Amino acid sequence: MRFSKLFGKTLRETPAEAESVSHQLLLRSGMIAQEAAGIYCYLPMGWRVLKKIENIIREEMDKAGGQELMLPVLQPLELWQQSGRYMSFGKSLFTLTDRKERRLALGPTHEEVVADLARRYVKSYRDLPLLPYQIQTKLRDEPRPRGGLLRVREFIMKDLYSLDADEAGLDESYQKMCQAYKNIYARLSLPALMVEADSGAIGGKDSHEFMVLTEDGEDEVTYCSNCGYAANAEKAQFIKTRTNAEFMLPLEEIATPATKTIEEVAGFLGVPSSQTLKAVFYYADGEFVFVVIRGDLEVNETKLRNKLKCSDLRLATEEEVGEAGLVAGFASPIDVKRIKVVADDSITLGSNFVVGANKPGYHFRNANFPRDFQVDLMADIALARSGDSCPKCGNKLSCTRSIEVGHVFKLGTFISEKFGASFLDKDGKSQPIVMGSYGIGLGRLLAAIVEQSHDDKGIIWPFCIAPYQVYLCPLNLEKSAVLPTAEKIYQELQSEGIEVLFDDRDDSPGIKFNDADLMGIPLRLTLSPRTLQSQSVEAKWRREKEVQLLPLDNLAVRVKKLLDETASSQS
RNA sequence: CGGGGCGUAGCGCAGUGGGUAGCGCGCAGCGUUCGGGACGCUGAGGUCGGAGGUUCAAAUCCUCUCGCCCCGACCA
Repeated sequence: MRFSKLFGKTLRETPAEAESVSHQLLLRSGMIAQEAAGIYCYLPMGWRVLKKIENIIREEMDKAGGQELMLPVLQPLELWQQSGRYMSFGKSLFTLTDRKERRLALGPTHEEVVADLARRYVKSYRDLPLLPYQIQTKLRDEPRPRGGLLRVREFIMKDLYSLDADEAGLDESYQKMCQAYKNIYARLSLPALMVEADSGAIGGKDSHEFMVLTEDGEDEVTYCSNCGYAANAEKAQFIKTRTNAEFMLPLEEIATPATKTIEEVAGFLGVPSSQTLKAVFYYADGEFVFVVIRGDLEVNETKLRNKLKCSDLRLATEEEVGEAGLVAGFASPIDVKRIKVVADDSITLGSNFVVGANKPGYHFRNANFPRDFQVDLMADIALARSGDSCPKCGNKLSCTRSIEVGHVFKLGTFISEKFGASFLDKDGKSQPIVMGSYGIGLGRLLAAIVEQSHDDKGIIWPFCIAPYQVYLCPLNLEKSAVLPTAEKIYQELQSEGIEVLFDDRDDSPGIKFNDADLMGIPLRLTLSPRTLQSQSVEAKWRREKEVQLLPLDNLAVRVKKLLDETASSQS
C-alpha cells in the first residue's frame, strides 16, 4: 500500500474527545473514526488489524472443535420474551417494528437464536456435543458508551455456544474454551488473567472473565499475589476478621450528638469502627430494604442484588429513608417493622455493637444479634478491599482496574428449558440441552492491546496483528536514485509476500518517522542518499532502539528471513 | 438517569461593554529544503450544533432543543 493513497490520515494533535490512551492512539493513527457515541468506523488500517485478530480467534475456535456459522442480527422479539430475557435485558435491547407491525430485536447476543436452532436440529444425545460460533456485529443500547472502543453500542463479537448432554459435557466444553482463550491471548502477547466472575441474576453456576490489568479499565479485579486467587471485585470473597468475642452486655441507650457517620460515632465513643453496625438503605425492584453490615466494611451491591434476586437496585434517598420511619444517621435494625432487613454475616463476628437508636442524637451500645434484633436474610454481601485477607490462603488481597477481554459461562439449562430444547438420552428419556456461552469482543480486545502495548510515540503492534509488517521509508525522494530504488524494493518485498506500507510521500524525515512510530508497524526500512552510498537500507524494529544496515543485494529475501524469525519467536 | 464539562474551518484553539469571524497545524499551488513533525510566498476552506426570541444589529444576551466527552448509576 502506498501511503499517499491510504484512506485516512494520521492526526498530529489528539482529538479532544479522546481520554483513554487506546482511544487517542487509534484515532491519531487513522485506525478508527467515530460516527456517533459508541459507534465507530474501522478505517483500512484498523480493519486490517481487526481481521488479523479475527483470524487468530477463528483458528483457535476451529482447533477447539468450534463450527462457524452466521446468525441474524434481526431477531423476533418473541424469542426474547420466551427466554425471559426481554425483561432482564431491559433498555439495553434495541427493538424495532417492521412494516407488518412485527416486533424485532437487534441481537445483543445470540443464545436465543442458538437455542431455537438447537430445539429444531438436536434430537438425540448422539447429536451432542456441538460448539457453534459466530463472529459478527452485535448491538446493545449501552447507558454510557465510553473509552473509544472499550465500551460501544455496536461491536463485533466472537460468541461460541456449547450444547452438551449433561453437566460433565459442559465442564469439558468449558475447559476446552478456557484453554482456547488462553491460546488466543498468548498469541496476541496479551497478559490476560482468568478471574472468577459474577454470572448475574440469571446466570448459571460458573463464570470466568479474562482480564487485562490496566488503569484505563472499567472493571475491578481483586487478586492475591501469593496464591493466585483472582476475582472480579463484584464477586470477590475475603476472610472477615472476628472482633473480640465479649460477654454480651445489656443494651444501653446513649446520647451521641452530631455523630452521623460511622467514624464520628466510633470516635465519639472511643471504639473501633468494627465495633459498630452500619445501616444502608436500598430500593430493590421498588421494595425498601434495610441493610446492616459491620461498620468497618462496605456493601457489595452486586452480591446484594444476587442475594435479593432483584434486577433494579439503587440507594434510597434521605427522604425515602425518612418516609420509611427511619432516622438517617441514627437508623436502627432494632424494632424495625414491615421493612425487609438484610444483614452481612459480619454482624455475627463480634459482639456488643454500637448501633443507631432511631432517634436523632442517640445510639445503642451493646447490641447483639440475634438477642436484640432479627433479620430477614443473612448472607455475605461485603465488598472485598485492598488489604483484606485472601479467602484461599489468608494473605493480603490487592485491587486493580482492568479491561474485560473475554467472558465465559456455564448457562446450564435455563434457556433450553424455556425453549423446550431437549433431546433423548441413552435411556430414551427427554433431557434439556446444557448450554454454555463464551464471548470475546474484538474491538475491545484490539483496544486492550493498544492500552497494553504502546509508548509515547504511538502504538507497538504485536507482530502477528500489525496492519503491515514493513514500513518502507525513503527519505529525500528527489535526490539520486532514492525513489526508483524504493519503488524497486517495494515491488520486491511484495513479491516475497511481505505486507508493506510504502511511504511515498514527499515529506520531511521527521514526519515519516513519527507516522511510522504512531502506526506501530514492526519493521521500518529507511533508505536515503546516505544509505544508498553504501548500497544498503537501514532496518529498525519498532520496539527496539538500535538500527542495522542491510545490503540492497537480495534485500527482499533478507527481510523475509528477519520477519520469519520474529514471527516464530513471538508465537 | 444524577453530577460536571464542551459544541466557532479537517484537527487543536482564540474571540461577551452586541457592530457581517481569527490564530496554529493540516490542505492546494510555486520555490528553497531534507535522518525525528523545515521555510518563504500565494490560496481554498466557516449555516459560529439547531430552533425560537430580544435588538436597527447576535458567535456574543434570553428560552428551548440536539450532539459529544468525563464521573457515578447501569451493563451476561
